[in-house]
Amino acid sequence: METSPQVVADARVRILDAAAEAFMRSGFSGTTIDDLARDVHATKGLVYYHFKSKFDIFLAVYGEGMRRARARVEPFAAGPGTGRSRIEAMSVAHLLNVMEDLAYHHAVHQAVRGEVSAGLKARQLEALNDLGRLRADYEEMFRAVVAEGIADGSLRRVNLRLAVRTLLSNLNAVDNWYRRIDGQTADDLHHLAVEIVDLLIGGLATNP
Amino acid sequence: METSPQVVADARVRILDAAAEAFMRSGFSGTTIDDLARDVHATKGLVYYHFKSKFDIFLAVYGEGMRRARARVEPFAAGPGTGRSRIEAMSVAHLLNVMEDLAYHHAVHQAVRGEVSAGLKARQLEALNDLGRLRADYEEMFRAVVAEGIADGSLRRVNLRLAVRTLLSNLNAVDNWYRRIDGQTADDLHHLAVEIVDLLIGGLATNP
DNA sequence: GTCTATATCATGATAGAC
DNA sequence: GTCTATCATGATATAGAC
Repeated sequence: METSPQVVADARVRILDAAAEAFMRSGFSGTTIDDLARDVHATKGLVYYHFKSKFDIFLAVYGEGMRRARARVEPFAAGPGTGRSRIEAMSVAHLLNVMEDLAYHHAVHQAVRGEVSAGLKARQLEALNDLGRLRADYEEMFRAVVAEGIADGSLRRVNLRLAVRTLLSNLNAVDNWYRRIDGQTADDLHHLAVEIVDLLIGGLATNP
Repeated sequence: METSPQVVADARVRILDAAAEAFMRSGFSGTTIDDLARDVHATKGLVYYHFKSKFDIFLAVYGEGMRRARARVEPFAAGPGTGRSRIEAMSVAHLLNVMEDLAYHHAVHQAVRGEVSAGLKARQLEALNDLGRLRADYEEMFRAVVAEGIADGSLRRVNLRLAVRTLLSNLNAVDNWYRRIDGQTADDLHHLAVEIVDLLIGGLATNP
């Protein structure tokens, strides 16, 4: 094991985890490199050994967040069942990802809101746009399933773009109030996710 | 008109408007006093003449945002009709407020997400908590109406806290993607708001 | 009321020792 | 790989002239 890549990856990952948490707590601008260094019990030098700049750290967190969400949700998009049952399964999976990878998800959400794009170099903007395309693909995946749901009669004949944008915004909004509670089991999370999706897909009203 | 209070208010308001926009564009930490000064075609000196600190500006924006939302929505809470029709009217009013006062709303939303509370003095934290209570009252107003809707049978028997938190999160999430379009009439806005509320209250499914 | 300094400090980033 | 300086910049906030 020449120069032990295991340990390298370890420090990198620890920095990424700390960054995701810090970005969620204080936002991108509000987070300092010293914060990250302190959180991993090291100094700035280490951080800058592993990453070129603060923004590069953000890109890495964003990319990792997208990768995890996609890996979790994609299987349900192609699965069997009506459009409705599949969009429900995808929504639950998305919510579970939000809740379990809260900090990473929050970074993606921050980027989508565009809170980070101040004063970037060309190379960085390009990288951000690449990730933005991944995000657009993700949304397209939801649109396709909702369209099939409308076609097979399991979903209402709604404005497709607006409905999916609303649905995803709503799923993401959970990161505004959800915080991990100690002793919460995987079952508890699943139940909560199902309850929220039921509110979104089924609606609040008794007679719609 | 001794020392013309009109002009004083004017500069103050212009700074607040600029701050709301800047906070939305770049976040709290990402906004500098020089940004605000430039936006109102003045210098730092003016800004610090009207406000003690950057955080005090944020508090003023937050407070103004809450005041406007409340003024707009409260009349519908006490109005006639079923719980469902009233919560729909409140939701539409809330959405119209979000869309028309986007920047001010965004500041409130930022505060709710807690992106601003880093390293505050006791006096400032107290002021923030005061506004947080206003915000909690606002949410309580929604809970009361949904409870009545469940009682009168116009709304499903849902988890009250979760349903209202979800509803409000979802209404607020609109500020993530909505941007004012030139030539958009009041009617257009109203139609969009109704469509979104219909998705939230009525749900996506055909047979819930 | 508004502007022009200026003090003070924090932060992103680099260089080089170990 | 990690740490210890250190630099350069830019930001909050203040003091005082006009």
